[in-house]
Amino acid sequence: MTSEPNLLAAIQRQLHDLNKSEAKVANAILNAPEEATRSSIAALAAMAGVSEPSVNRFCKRFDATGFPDFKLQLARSLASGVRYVSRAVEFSDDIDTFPAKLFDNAISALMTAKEELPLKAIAQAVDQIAQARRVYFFGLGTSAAVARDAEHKFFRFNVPVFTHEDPLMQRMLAASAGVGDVFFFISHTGRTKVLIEAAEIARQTEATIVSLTSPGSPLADQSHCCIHVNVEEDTEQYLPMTSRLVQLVILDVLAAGVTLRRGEGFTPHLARIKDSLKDTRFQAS
Amino acid sequence: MTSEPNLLAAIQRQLHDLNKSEAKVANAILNAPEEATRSSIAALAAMAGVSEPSVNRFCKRFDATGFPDFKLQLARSLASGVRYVSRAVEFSDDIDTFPAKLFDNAISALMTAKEELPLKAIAQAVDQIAQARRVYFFGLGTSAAVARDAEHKFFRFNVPVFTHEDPLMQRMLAASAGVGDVFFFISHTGRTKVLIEAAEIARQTEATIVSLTSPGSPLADQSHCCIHVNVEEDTEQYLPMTSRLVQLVILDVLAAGVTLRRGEGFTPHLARIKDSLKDTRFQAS
DNA sequence: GCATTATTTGTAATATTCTTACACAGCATG
DNA sequence: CATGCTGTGTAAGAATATTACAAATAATGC
Repeated sequence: MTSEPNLLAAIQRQLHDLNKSEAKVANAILNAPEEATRSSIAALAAMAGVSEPSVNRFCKRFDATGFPDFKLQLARSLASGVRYVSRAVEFSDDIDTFPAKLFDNAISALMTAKEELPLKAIAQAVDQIAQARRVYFFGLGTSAAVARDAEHKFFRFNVPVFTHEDPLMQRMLAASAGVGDVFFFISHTGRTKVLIEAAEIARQTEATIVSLTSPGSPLADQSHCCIHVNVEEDTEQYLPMTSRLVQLVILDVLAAGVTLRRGEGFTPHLARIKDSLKDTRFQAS
Repeated sequence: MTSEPNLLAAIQRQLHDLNKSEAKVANAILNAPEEATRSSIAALAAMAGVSEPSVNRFCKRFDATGFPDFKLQLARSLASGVRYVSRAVEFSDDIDTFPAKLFDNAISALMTAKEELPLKAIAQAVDQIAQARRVYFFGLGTSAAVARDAEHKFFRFNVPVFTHEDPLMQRMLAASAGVGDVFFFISHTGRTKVLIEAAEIARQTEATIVSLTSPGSPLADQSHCCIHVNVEEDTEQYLPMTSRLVQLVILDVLAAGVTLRRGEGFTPHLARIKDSLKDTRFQAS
């Protein structure tokens, strides 16, 4: 099942390669796609001014097993095409439109990332982190906040975790690394000089370099294990937004991976940490 | 046509109000939603172990005119991204299942948050931030990373932004606040004592308190303007994951709101900031 | 330009799929 | 224990889609 992501566009594209009655069907569908999904083959045939088998043949031409299957694909396409597409915010937007757009962008980025998850690299990274003597999370700018988040997440696994936003600290820590140390670099572009330099320094030691960055970047080149994230960003007007969300979820995935690795016996340990926070909060009523 | 945006969630929600055979159908669909859209009523009935009319009755219960209509709605719902139901990670999960689950949870949380965005509070918060003399972003734990991210985002608007993770600093800054200062508190639970205390201190000054937290919490009570986020979390085993994603996107929304408020003339200013980073990066090949 | 062949299209029969009417079974209530 | 209710399946019927075939149209070769 090919499941054309945008069926209407495909119909539009092939419009000139169709015979007369098939073209009639195509036009009828293009004119009222929503209605087409609700009609029976007879209704659509009438609407297009052709016979029912013509409609059926038309459907088969578009890789459907028949009319019902075609309707399904069309409905899918209509639903997915409109809703969570990435749309840039314009100055003409107002409070009713731009928040939804930003959420759509975030959602669509996560959906895309989910489809092309580099599972092998993730599994490798989980291995490295689970076995590590120490794990350093390094990022700069927006990615520094992601690194900080990772620290909060990972320190629960009895593994000493360190984060530093200061490039000089990053260099010095990288220089003094040894076997069992994992350096986890986070960068959307993978082109930040000082970060790459820190990676190069760490590379000369026995430490393992893991990175969460875009494929083919200089940072990726320096890594033993690179988790590729490839998120398109409208960085012209705004800061990286969606990429850091994807980074965060991937770090969640790594954390969950480590937890699963530790096995069920580890749950009490997590519960203890959770309990330690109890007295810092007002109880719910 | 009501066209439930998330049919699977609706099914899950009503699961306990169904009779035996309808519940069987519901489970069959929840287990293999994609397959359900491709099956005939007979196939689905067999899969669920019930008779065809039972499937039909099930469909009608969910506001469909019949089985084909139901399949269409289901297909629409799946395509529109709604196959992202929140599912807990289990110890029996492996690398092929749990990463997808976590992404689904994240996506589903964002979709839910999008539906119930408190637009009025958001607009108010944008107003406050745009006019502020100073903005302080305070959070603790996981929310500290969110606050840090907010700092990176907002400092671009010629507004002095401050973040501090140290509760003592937070208290002192709160105490010395004045007119035009905005204190922006971030907390998933809204129950963290030291944060609420800082809010109480700030409350006694002329400053404005904005918060991003769960409705009805002590922190919300202390705020002039509270942006409610209501995300269900599986905090038993894991840390707040999805809530901070929602927080981040809402902060993106606020940032975008401020940018839009500043108007088109502000774009060059953003471009200048962006350019300042140019030399810190290796150019793309 | 005509005959032949290939292609397109519609008609009608058939097969599939869905829906409805009805009867039986299970369960609670008086 | 009878009565009525709800839930469920059987079987007949209606709607819908598909196929086979024949007619019409267009295309090609002579």
